[in-house]
Amino acid sequence: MDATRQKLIETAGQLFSRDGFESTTVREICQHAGTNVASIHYHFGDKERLYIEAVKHAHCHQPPSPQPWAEGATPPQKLAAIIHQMMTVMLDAETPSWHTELMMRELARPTSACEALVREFIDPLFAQLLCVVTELLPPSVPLVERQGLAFSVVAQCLLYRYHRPIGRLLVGENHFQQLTTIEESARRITEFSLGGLQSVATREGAVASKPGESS
Amino acid sequence: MDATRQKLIETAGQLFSRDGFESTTVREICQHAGTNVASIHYHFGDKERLYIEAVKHAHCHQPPSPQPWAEGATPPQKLAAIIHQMMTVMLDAETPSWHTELMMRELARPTSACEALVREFIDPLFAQLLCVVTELLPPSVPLVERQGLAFSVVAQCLLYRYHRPIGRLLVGENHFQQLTTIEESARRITEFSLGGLQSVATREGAVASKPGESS
Amino acid sequence: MDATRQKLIETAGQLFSRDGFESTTVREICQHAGTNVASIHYHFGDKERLYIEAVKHAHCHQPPSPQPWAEGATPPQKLAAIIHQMMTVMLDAETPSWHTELMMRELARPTSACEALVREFIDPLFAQLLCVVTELLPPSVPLVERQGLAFSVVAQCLLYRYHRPIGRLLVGENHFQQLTTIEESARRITEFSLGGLQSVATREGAVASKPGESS
Amino acid sequence: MDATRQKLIETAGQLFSRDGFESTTVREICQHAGTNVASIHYHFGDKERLYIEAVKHAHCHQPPSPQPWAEGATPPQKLAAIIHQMMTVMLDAETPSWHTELMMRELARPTSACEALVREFIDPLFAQLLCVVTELLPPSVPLVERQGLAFSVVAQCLLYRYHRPIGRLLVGENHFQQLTTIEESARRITEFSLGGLQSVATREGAVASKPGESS
DNA sequence: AATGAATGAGCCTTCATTCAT
DNA sequence: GATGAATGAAGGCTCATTCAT
Repeated sequence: MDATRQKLIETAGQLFSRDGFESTTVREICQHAGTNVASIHYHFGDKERLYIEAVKHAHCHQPPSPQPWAEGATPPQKLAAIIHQMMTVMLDAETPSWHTELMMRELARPTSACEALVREFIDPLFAQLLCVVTELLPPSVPLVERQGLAFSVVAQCLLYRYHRPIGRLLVGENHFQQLTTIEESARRITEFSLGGLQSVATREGAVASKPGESS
Repeated sequence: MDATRQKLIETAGQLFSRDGFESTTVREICQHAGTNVASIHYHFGDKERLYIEAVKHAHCHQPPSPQPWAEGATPPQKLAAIIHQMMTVMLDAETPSWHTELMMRELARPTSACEALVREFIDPLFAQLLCVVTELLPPSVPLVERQGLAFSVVAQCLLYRYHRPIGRLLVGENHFQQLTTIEESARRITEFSLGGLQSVATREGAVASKPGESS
Repeated sequence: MDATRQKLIETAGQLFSRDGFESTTVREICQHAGTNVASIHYHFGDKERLYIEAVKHAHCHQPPSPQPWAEGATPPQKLAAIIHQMMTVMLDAETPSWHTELMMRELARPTSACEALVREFIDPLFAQLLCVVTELLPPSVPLVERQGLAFSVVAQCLLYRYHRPIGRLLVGENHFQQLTTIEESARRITEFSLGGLQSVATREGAVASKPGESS
Repeated sequence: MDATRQKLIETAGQLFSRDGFESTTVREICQHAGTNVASIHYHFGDKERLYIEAVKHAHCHQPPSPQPWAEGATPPQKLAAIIHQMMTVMLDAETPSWHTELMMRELARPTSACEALVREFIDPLFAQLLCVVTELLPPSVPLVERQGLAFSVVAQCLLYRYHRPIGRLLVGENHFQQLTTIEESARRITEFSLGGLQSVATREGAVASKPGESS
């Protein structure tokens, strides 16, 4: 049946994200899913095929959704919106976190699923970000430099998802909690990034669009 | 003997970083190291203990060494020095890449080795960075905010090591090569970060030490 | 299936009784039983659980069955009946001797299986014996003394099963054969025990029920 | 050196008696003895040879010593003396109990050491007992019957050493403690046995030596 | 006489997978 | 379509033993 198949994918995704591919046993999955040991091989052929289905399912349910912003928004407002959305994804506790967990594992050791993941999920967001960064800089700034600066923005967001253990250990549980509220972190990263971009813009050409003025 | 022990750690580190903890078998390690299966348990007790030693060894060869800067260096110069050193560590092609691979795995799914890693390797660097950030900001900025801003600096560096697959896919192999030269990336990150910090300093209190002037 | 399970228990019992728990390997058991190495862990969880099942099986086939005696039997007749049954169990050549071997090993170094053994198999018989001993003694004899005397009766029976090597060496194979016929040994032990109990009864109180008279 | 050898035998004996041959590791022995892992193989060749030495040592230090009784002692007094000595051996907590433990293991699964054990240690005691039993019975009682009755006496003593777990479970820790004092148990067994023997003597021939009168 | 590192066989157990029902 | 018993390969680990010092 299809219900069994879905249940299996759902359960497998959670367990794979929690324990990794090797440490998750098919018995454990079937037990949690309330199915028979043989059901996985019946529906998917083998464990690896089930894993792939789970990964696919994970980023199906976490749509890229490039933020549509209000008409007439200034570039800094756009940047703030993008960063806010990123931090929402990174920190939102509502998100069944195993989706991101599973994707992170994929990124840590990329398989064939990784590229598809980037193309479908990350590329659109990055393209949007690159647009806004471009708007905030004089045209004289070369593409590769703009990409590097966009990385600087993205990097700050990723840290809060992908380097949690370090962060927690460095500043203590208490401070880390304060740093990882969506609003606060989005505000801080936005301010920092706008400052950084303005600095580049100022150096590059004083005649440029003066992005900092509107912040 | 000590030679066997070292050989084992070296070999294990490479295999663990390549295949992960679970997928690496002790038989494989011993075979590559030219030792007996029992040698691991003789020298380390069990597979996990060997893993921990391998992780320790990985960041032993990548020494923390908080950068001693020239007397009378200005805060921006200090920041530039720190970032330059971080990027050297992150991008240095000399470093057998399995060291970082292993550490990344550790951070992705922290075991008991993770805390030791942070304490011994990352903490000193972060403390130094926090000092410089503090010098660049008015005293009114609270500690937790300063920590968050230090994270923003660190995050930019980490991206180039820990999210290479994404970066490569996003901007293409060619551009990614250009972005990952030590000098260029250090310069860009430094400029971006100083701008970001100055922006915060300016907002916080115009009377403050005007860190940006000396950049 | 159940056939595999039974085959495994049967085979394991024989090998455990022959070589002991430690010296018997699961491979050996499975090989003799014609099953796969993993079957033991599928059916029993681990080697120890199989051992316990084998011990239980051993005394299952040697049923406790407290002897129901004829209505109106005198206490001495009851004692004779109990001893006769005990000796039948101890000496019956039909009993595949590994059952007792296994139980003896269990008693020599009790594991978790020992208590269950005593509770299910030995307790009922001992309770019955204690009843009869009580009937043969004046009421003034305290419980603990009666228990000690019941031990004296049981002990004589156990020797013929559990100390065979000594017995054989002490009196020679020929004499030992003569001593270990069911009828002869039961008669001798009964007579000896009745005499012993009467002796205690007489000392305790001449007015008592004079159990010896009916022998 | 000889001191190491002795220390090894002593330590091995205790551990073998506690855990059995298979479950005792040479590492454990050497650790407890404060010697090197290789010392066993240096001094004894292998683990089994050490075991044999330990068994030899065990019954060397527990001499048979047939009790020399006072001149003019009556047969019942002699029987009481023998039983008392047996129970002393069986129950004496002073005896480093591993000697008997080790011997019991030998008896449970006789090796070549078992016969020597019986010959040197048990035979003399049994011969002495048989003598006394003979004195307590009319001459008409055949040898094999007298041997059987001697077994009945010995059996009662053995139970308290060799079937402790059963005893403890059957009557409870508290009662079992009371039953296993040397004086009490020796008295009870003696009384019971004299009664039993007298009963046989009486049946056999009323004219016989009336052994019970002197008790 | 004694050490401790090294050996290789073998242990129990677990795994993903298949097969008969 | 679904079950659960059965499979065999491999896993980590422990052992008694040996070897070079």
